[in-house]
Amino acid sequence: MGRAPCCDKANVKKGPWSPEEDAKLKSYIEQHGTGGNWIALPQKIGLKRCGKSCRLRWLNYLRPNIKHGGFSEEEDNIICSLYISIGSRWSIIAAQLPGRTDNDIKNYWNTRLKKKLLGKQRKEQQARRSSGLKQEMKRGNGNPVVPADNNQNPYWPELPTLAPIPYSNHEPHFNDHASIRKLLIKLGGKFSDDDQVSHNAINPQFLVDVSYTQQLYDDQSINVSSSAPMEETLNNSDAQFAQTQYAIDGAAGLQMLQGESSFPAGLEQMVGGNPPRLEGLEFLLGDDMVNNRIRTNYGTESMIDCGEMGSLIFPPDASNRGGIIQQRLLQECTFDELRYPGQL
DNA sequence: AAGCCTTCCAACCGCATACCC
DNA sequence: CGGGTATGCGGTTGGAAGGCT
Repeated sequence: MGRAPCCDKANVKKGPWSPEEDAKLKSYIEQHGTGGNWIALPQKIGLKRCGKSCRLRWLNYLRPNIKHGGFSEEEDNIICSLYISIGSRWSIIAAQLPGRTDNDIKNYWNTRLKKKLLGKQRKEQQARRSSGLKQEMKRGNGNPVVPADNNQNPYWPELPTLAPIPYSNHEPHFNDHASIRKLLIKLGGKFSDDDQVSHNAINPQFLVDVSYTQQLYDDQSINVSSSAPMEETLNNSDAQFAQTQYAIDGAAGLQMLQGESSFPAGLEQMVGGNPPRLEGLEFLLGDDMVNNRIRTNYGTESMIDCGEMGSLIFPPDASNRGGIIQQRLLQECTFDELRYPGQL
């Protein structure tokens, strides 16, 4: 037995919305709200549309303060960063970009941003082939994927300087990479910046507890931050969820740190068994990473070298490095706050 | 000028989850 | 607690618009 249809398909109009339909829907919702029932709404206002269609039209087009097109460089960076971290969770990504809809961001990623980065990758690959690769091979380094100068920051890609955006105080700020990192932390990662004492060599390590991350995905109401200090929170989360811990190292490379068990489902999903996590990222990660450079602790490789990806997402720029970690520690918010900014 | 191709985006579809009774 | 229904989300599609030959 199949699922009951959400509406009478025969009496429902499909396709583009007319200005009259838009006006009807908009004026009704502005006056009465949705009434908490999208299914009944089109009947109330005499629209021959599916409730789902009305909802989508309102959310993606008619809702006030919607921005269309004109994505800034900074929004690009945010989208890329979050995509690398959490994948195609467009609604969460959209929640960090005021005025943007998930549909808009999804379209933008699929049609432009992906290609933009692909072009960038090709340029870098060409440049590397012509210079860096030769040098690496001469030195007898069997792994020329990471550029030699990348040891400046082996655990996290260099961060670009981001121009400040005039967001209001009521909106979450993701106008710098400290904030982005914070979001990544909230989504299940953590930084261990042992050499923070050196102002010239902030060297954060992004550790992802895969099982914890998965838990977040499974239970999005989880409050990661609470009122406890971040380290304590993270330690608690370690105790609670961690069976195995991985480090996103270099430019988001993935490295198993500890763990005795077999290849966990979480990592499998992240690195290979879960196509949505890496599918479509070949252009960022390189086929090497996606296909070849994965080993488990029982003989196969678990380190994924993502140096290339990092240099794509975060082009080298050493100017905004100080204070990043401190900023991160000062900022706290919950997963739900990230997802529903200003609504909690 | 016409036909073909590519790009872009609005809208649809189906699944998963939340919610209600 | 379980079943039915509504909602939200992400993947996919279809067609309009613009570019190219």
